[in-house]
Amino acid sequence: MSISEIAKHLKVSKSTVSLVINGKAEQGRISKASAKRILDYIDEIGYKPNALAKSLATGKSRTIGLIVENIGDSFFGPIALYIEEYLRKYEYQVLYSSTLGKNDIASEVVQTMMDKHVDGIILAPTDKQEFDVQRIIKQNIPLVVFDRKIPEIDTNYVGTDNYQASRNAVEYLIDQGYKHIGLITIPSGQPQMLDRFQGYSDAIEQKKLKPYVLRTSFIEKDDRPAVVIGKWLQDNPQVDALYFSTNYVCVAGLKAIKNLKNKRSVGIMAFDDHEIFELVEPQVSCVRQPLEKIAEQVVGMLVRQLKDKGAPLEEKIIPAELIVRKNQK
Amino acid sequence: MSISEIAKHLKVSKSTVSLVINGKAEQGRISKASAKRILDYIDEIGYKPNALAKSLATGKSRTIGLIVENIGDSFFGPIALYIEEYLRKYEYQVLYSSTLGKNDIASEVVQTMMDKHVDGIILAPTDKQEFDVQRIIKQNIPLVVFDRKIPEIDTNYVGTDNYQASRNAVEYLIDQGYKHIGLITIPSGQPQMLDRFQGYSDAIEQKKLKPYVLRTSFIEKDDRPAVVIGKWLQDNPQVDALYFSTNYVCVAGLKAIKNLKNKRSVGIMAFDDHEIFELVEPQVSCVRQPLEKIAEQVVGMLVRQLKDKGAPLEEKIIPAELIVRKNQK
DNA sequence: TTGAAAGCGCTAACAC
DNA sequence: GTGTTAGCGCTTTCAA
Repeated sequence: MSISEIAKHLKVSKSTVSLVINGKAEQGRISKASAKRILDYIDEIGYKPNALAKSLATGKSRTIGLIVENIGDSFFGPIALYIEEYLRKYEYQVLYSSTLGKNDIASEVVQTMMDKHVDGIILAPTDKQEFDVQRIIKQNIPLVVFDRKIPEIDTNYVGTDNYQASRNAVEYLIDQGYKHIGLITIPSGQPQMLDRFQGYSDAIEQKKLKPYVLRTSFIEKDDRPAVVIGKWLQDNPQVDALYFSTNYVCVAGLKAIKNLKNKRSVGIMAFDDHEIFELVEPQVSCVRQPLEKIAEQVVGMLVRQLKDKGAPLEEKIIPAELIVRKNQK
Repeated sequence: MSISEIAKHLKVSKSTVSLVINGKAEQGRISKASAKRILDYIDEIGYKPNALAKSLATGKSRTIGLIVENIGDSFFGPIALYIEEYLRKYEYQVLYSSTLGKNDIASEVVQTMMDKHVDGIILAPTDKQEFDVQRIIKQNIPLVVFDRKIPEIDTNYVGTDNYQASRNAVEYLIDQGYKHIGLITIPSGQPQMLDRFQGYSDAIEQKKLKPYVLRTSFIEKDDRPAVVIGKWLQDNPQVDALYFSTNYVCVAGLKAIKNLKNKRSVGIMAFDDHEIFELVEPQVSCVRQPLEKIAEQVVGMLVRQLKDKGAPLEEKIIPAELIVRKNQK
């Protein structure tokens, strides 16, 4: 059932119906009588406008593209939930995609979203997404980048101060008396990972400690990282504390520790929290990024851009908390 | 840049351009020469068709609506990821929504998706979504329901045999010698929860054991369930094993056990797996639903309906595995 | 081998 | 107060 059929049935014009439907009866100076007839009829037949046609006509789709690395993980999943909730308040829906860190998927996804004319894009970019971002910007589509900043390109951005949070975390371990603190991370050029690494390095260096670093590539659903970490731990028996650059690496690390032949006690700290961390023994301290607050800022920023495409770019660094749990010396 | 502008520029008609773009040059009997000119020009200016306009014209949006309870949780998050991956193979994108179990949100979401003319819907329904489902069916939109079946309505369905899996799990505990097995669950009328409950009851009854049941409502980000469970455990000191009707309730239970003043050893079993379960002490055994397989079946079923709307309804019950971990007697 | 034209369902400027 | 009309960008039938 379409607007023309309604018009025909009621013997009025399409525009009259359209105005009434969109609550513009007043300003379109439609008589109360007509308005009521139309509303009643709409109600009776349960008419719902075709959002596609509306979007085509108005150029607005009330859909936001959300692109993350992995919607199934414990960082992006909850973030996605919060983002959706905040966007719902503004009557936007979410078209989502997980890139799994792959650039080809990421590019394709950005393109498809642009083809579908999303009104805005929220992006946690992969390593090399400069080109896609340029395209989004060129099309003048409101964009908010979060979690990872894109070097060399100015965009709206919401993130954490990875360097400082990381440095604080490591300094905390040092203050607790740990002398041989290992960093376990992934081989990634992502800026936030580099910052976390740098925070570790600087903290260690300043106290004239020796750095111990393991980089192990991480493929989901694979036990290899745990094995690699286990071996590395055996090879480095002096290491007395571990700092993991992200939570899922830490989970692998916990498995490794659990399977260790020669049990030993190490301090553990991770970047990003995880449900698990307060339930394992020893508990895991961590740097926690406030997920809901991140989502709130992201949506707020996007909505501002949506309202006014000329709005100045914003950047919001949200402080991370150090969550100390009782696994320390 | 639109198809008409291209046509004008190349002095051909819109239809010629359209045919070429859609790879129908052959069947539209466009000369190789024209086809090449068009393709070259398209390439040169980087033309991308407006998917919205295309959808309006064809009635297909290449978008699937995915409606779950909570995309941030450890069941639906990974499922969503897999569903997206499988759908990508068929060039569908995903419009998602979390209902948080609320019927009003769920209904609204279904409506919005229908307004946007999604080509199909994948739904993990809330308690009372009969009406929405009727609407979807009436519109003849391909639908696959998963995780929870809707009583009284025939639909495509993918799920687990909750009753049998649950019964097996409890019988396993009994075989291990546990005599006082408590069920901790949520007060929910969802069919899958009722089935799990029934599986427990029947197993217990058949062995003439005494049932111990705690129902505690579960609101995310709230420690109350853990407190309630803790208290219940103290009040029921004879309970020597616990069966949790779902994984997040079990996580709350683990917290409760951890905080117990009088430490005691209980066997633990949960419905649904969780990363955490092999890392805590004692480890948690569980009934595991194979997430990837579920996603695969869901998408397969949907694609079949998409291809042929007259295809007969299907129902696929995927067996769950009993994962035994070393926490048992 | 190609073009013209109608149509998908809606909006919005303008005319009456 | 209300209707006409011209789009939005694409597909598809039919005629040439």
